[in-house]
Amino acid sequence: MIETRLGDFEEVILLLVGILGEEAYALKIADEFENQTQRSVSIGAVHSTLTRLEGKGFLESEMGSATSERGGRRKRIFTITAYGKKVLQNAKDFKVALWQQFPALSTEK
Amino acid sequence: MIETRLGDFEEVILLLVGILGEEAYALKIADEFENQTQRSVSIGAVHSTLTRLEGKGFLESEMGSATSERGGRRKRIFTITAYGKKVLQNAKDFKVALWQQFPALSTEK
DNA sequence: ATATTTCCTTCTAAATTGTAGAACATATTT
DNA sequence: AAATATGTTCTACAATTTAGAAGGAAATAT
Repeated sequence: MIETRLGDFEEVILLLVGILGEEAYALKIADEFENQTQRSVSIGAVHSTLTRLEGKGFLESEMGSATSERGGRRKRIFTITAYGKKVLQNAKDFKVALWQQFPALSTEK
Repeated sequence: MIETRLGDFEEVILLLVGILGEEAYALKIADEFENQTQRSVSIGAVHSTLTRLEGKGFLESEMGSATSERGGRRKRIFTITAYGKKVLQNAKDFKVALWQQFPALSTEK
């Protein structure tokens, strides 16, 4: 049984890591967040959240090798763990179940 | 456009108010939370969240009249506002959109 | 009648999450 | 070498989440 809590922002970041796949590193994630949300995030917010998610075992990370793009620093690439997926699935199932009980919400978009 | 943030726990509580209708008061909400989640909540957690949600305009409340049940104190009954519904709908649409982009999550339960 | 029990809210305090941005590192272009 | 671009790490503070003690009032028991 899954016990660990998953914050609101944490969930979105975790999901974005899943969505971005190979390209899941902090700056990119922040970009993607702004694209999808129309809301701005600070890079610090994303980094600290990624670190926390890794601490909880939902994510793993490793430094990528330097690319030949303009900027230099190596990226830290994040990957979602099996446990992380399980937590996401759980959060989803729970939400869906609740929504079904509240008819005021339009069933599908 | 909806700007106000909605925390994870806040969203669940808001939803439960919607689901419970006339019966939406703190203690009952806490019960329902435990039923649906298999997780325990403190009553304080629920109360402070309800207060915050009301402050944000997602909920309204009024004291109910005393019933003839054993316990005495009057209940504070909460109702979800139109704005609150809109926020829930938004949160839902956003989540659904993200999930669709991450195929690892099973589409439907 | 008064004490006890039950149902409920208000208050106080602390841990965890969420948020911002400065400081730092390193590669490419000029 | 200096400037510029891409990234991470570190430091701090605000907001949310969480727990539980302290009150309050009606119904039942004594």
